[in-house]
Amino acid sequence: MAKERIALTKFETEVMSVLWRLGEASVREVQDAIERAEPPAYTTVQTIVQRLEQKGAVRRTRKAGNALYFEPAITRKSVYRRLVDELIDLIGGSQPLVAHLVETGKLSLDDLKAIEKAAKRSAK
Amino acid sequence: MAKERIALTKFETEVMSVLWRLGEASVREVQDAIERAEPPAYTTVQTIVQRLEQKGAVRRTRKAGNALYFEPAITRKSVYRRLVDELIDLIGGSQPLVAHLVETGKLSLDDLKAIEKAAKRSAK
DNA sequence: ACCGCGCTACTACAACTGTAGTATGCGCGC
DNA sequence: GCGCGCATACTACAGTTGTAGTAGCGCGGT
Repeated sequence: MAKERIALTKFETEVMSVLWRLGEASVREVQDAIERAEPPAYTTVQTIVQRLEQKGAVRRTRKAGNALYFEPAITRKSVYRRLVDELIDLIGGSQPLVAHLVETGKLSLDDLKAIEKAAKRSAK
Repeated sequence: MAKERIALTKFETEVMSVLWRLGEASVREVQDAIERAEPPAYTTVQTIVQRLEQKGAVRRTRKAGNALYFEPAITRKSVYRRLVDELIDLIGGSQPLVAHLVETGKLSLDDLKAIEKAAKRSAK
């Protein structure tokens, strides 16, 4: 399987989000950056980062003192594509998904218009 | 936790989709209705249905011969809300989600307009 | 009443996911 | 050079999720 199709767990995706935002980070920095009411233990985050490395989703960049630094080896877009595709499969289409967003107030008419404008610009 | 907030696994959601579509079904009917290249065993589906019953997501309606019949005890909308909420949390907002749909061609401008119209109608 | 078929209840397991400890080693400061 | 602190590598476990078998029961047909 190509790297772009890597399946990530929820926690792995959370860790990737931190790395996409910071560009590169150590395990300790990832742990500190995770926004949770109760942060996971250092070794919990370390296990997840190592699994991501084994999956080819991150790679080591450098060492500072004893700490290893990691950076993403896959793109946010590729991970999001897979997540969204799976949700669409489960829900039965993208229209039901967006209609649901509008119905529940998670997406306003103004949001829709903004996206429409952006889409038109890209199509040109 | 109220029933409306029940967390379902992927396979459980698949089974619920069948029940929402059929209204009510036996384990065998659910198994037959699951569209997979390789259908799961009867006892696999039975386990999932029993777990859904334990979660309060389905309930028994009647018996025909030896077969028990089940119907949904939660709404499609409530399950979808949870799934979408979780994805939005992971992705960081609904705008990135919809923009992603448009970028990847899963949602066209026409689709957007149709949803906009429907949203306007509901707002009146 | 009996038999066969199909269903349920019960049981168990493998892989996954998140959890987190401990021993050891490395790097930094004194 | 040594000691301390922090990091890594390694290890292990609990609960979840999907998988699916078997014994026994009940229903329907003869």
